[in-house]
Amino acid sequence: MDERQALAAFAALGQEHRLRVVRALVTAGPDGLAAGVIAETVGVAGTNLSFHLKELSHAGLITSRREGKSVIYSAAYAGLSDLVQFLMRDCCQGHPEVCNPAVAALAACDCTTGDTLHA
Amino acid sequence: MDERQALAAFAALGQEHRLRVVRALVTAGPDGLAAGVIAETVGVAGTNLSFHLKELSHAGLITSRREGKSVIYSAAYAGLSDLVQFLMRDCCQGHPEVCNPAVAALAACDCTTGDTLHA
DNA sequence: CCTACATATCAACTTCTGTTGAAACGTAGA
DNA sequence: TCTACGTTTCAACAGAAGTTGATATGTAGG
Repeated sequence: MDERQALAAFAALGQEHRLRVVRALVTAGPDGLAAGVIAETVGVAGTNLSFHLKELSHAGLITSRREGKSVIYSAAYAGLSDLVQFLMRDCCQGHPEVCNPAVAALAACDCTTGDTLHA
Repeated sequence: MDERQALAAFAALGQEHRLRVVRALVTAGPDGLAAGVIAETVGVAGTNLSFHLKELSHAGLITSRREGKSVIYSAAYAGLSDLVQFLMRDCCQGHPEVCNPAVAALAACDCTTGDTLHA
């Protein structure tokens, strides 16, 4: 991920409605959510939501697929990971003390063991 | 870190000049950089830089201290870590497959060992 | 105290971003 | 094919964000 992409991703996440969309989609998991459901969840008019979804999609943070009449959106896990990696890369330029709290955060997350409470 | 703070941080990072400021400060390390030096590095007029520095400071991503005539800015490592933790928290809501690439990214970074090539 | 230097504040302007309503597109069922 | 439904596109508007130049604040040295 280059600066241009990271910039787009950060800008996308720096907007209330879009951040909520991403959180909703990440929570929803790989199955994703229909545009209408997202609109209801986030509390945004359909017309407006479409604008934000396009922006998030362009930033590589979400993906979409059509299913019948509905369009299903889901989180682009790879894009999110790339963004984290971009932050990590910045943080590690000679200063491990920055990364250590992040490591601790990951350690506290069950993901590191692959044995989550939720799965 | 709550949504409001994360929003401010993401919005701050979603701006070309501010992202460069943060990268420059993280690279510079705890010693930080004088405002004038940052202006020269990033290529922004002093007046304008002051605006961006205030925004970054308000977002909790940088801190400042006065040293003689100069004001020295440095990266707020805690703030950056909190942001990573916020992303991690979102990613881990029942879906470890999102976090795993991030874990891999950290593993590739020398920070995890505390024995960096740079230190 | 006066000057020079570094940075911050202010007001004005410009540009971009987000929102809205109307209309178009694509899909499924009668 | 006609209608209903879900979603997207378009044009217009309102408001926010970034830039700029002039001015003010604070600090060090003569």
